Amino acid sequence: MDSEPTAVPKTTHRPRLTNREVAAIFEEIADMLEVLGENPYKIRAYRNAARTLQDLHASLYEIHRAGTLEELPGIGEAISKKIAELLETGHLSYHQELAAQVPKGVLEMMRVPEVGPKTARRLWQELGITGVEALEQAAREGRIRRLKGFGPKTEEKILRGIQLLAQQTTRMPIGHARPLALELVAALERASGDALARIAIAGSLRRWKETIGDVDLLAISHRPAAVMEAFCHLDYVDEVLAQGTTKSSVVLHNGLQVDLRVVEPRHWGAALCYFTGSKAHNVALRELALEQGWSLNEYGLTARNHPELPDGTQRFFPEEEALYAFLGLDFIPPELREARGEIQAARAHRLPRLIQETDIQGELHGHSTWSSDGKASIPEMAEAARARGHRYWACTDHSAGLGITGGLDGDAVLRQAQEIQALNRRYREQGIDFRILHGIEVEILADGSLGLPDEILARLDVVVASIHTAQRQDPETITERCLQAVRNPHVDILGHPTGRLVGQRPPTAIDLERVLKACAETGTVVEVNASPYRLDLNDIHARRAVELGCMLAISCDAHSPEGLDVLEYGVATARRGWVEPQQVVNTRPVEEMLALLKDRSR
DNA sequence: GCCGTTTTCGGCCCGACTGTTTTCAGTCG
Repeated sequence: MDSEPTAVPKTTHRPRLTNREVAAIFEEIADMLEVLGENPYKIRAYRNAARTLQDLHASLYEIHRAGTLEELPGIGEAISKKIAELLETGHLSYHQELAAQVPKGVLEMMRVPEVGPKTARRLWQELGITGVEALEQAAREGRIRRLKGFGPKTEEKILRGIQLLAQQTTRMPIGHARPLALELVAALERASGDALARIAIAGSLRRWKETIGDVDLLAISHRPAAVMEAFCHLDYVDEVLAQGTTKSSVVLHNGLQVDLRVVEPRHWGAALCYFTGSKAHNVALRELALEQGWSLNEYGLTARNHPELPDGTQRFFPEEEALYAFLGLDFIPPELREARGEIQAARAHRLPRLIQETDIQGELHGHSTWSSDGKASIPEMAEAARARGHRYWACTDHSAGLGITGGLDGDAVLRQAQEIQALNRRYREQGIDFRILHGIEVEILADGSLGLPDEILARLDVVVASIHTAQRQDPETITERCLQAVRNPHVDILGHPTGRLVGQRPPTAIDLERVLKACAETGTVVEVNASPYRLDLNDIHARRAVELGCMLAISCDAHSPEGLDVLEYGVATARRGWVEPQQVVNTRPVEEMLALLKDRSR
């Protein structure tokens, strides 16, 4: 065990823990307590705390310094002390005590589907298995069936679980999962014929989460068995995990798990709500129902200790809206159902008026063949944008300073201006209300200077500044680099601020809080990049940005006409961030939008 | 371990499917 001095000098260089890392430690405490068979409510308390920490946008260190840890939901006296210990010393004695009791490999075993805490504990204590590899060997050798209550089927299930674990290491980006799910629904509709009366995608996909663990489908059928049969025999299906009369689970060839649930029409509202989640939202909703004397499940409400009605009285809801209304809530859009204050807001009739795709009037970040990564010409891109009902499209090709894409230098920018002027002239002559804006995606170079001189930037309608190189700089350097760009009066929009790629590349080390504050001060608009592989800012950051007074731009960053189709992902991310249309510059008509971009005094 | 417009103590969300069971525990969502 480490022996740290009690008073740690300020000069000690211990890497600061991220909120996510702190959350992971509490999550692990919950796992260990579970294996040890602790009080389930205590375990839940640790999990709730971990979730709160993970969703936090402000720095835990700042909150600790302000002494307001206990004000966070699910963080009380005991856990706030543990957080403080962790932040101040870099370790947590309680965590270490537990870790000394539970081998790490036992926690790994719990990651195998079908192996929960009870199973892991018995395998460990009765068979001495402390790792996934040993578990696989024991299953193959038929040693697990010697345990009471375990049989050959359990061994098969464990082996299959280990296989699944190896395949599905990460969640799938929504950009992969959503098209696939839509395809699957269409296939199921064809295969089920008239047995299928109604079907909807639920789960995290309906909430537009950036990554998807599995796909949840909900259906209405008067012949559920036929639908289940059709579902389990779809071409996409690799393996059937479970097939019941109302619920089945399958794994597709690409490793994605899909669950299908069939209900009666009168249960639809409660069932859709239940299967949309999130789990935390459902728990909060159930607690609210209980306060009013109702127990909520996926079928509806059942009176329990109701002041006026006998226990067992039931209420059903053919649509979700009716269920929320019955509980005294405004309808909560699926994107908000993450237990981030939406229930209190719905109760107080203070839910945001969320932005919609139809609010978007134009695009502020797009590419053409002028830089070598573009796939279509400026007129082709403009026409594609116009076909989608947009009133303007900004051509913002890469600037010099980004070698790989052959970025534009000053001369190229001036030549490009002539082409754009000519195209706009043609639109005017034809009486078409559409405008191509001339912009640039200027590279923020490693030293914080920009890839083009100010006198060039000054001539442009839209300047998006982004980082594509030297992304591994330390926090101070890369933050200063961004701040310098944001403070340049010619920079209108900060493009994909964190540089992360969903599931592939972590965000850069920038201190986003500082950068967002600077954007709010300088009137620099912050991008929500709509590419489902970026979604940058993400939902939580977008919410923080508007809290801090930033304006946002939702941008497809399209490199081809089809690239404009990702707008829905960007809008959904903004909706998950509680963003309203007036907080997004590209919901405005072109002149008003340009005035906002150029206004540095907000 | 957290929490409170009934509560500072006594609650804390609910059901389907599976395997190995003669009635249920474990896991999952």
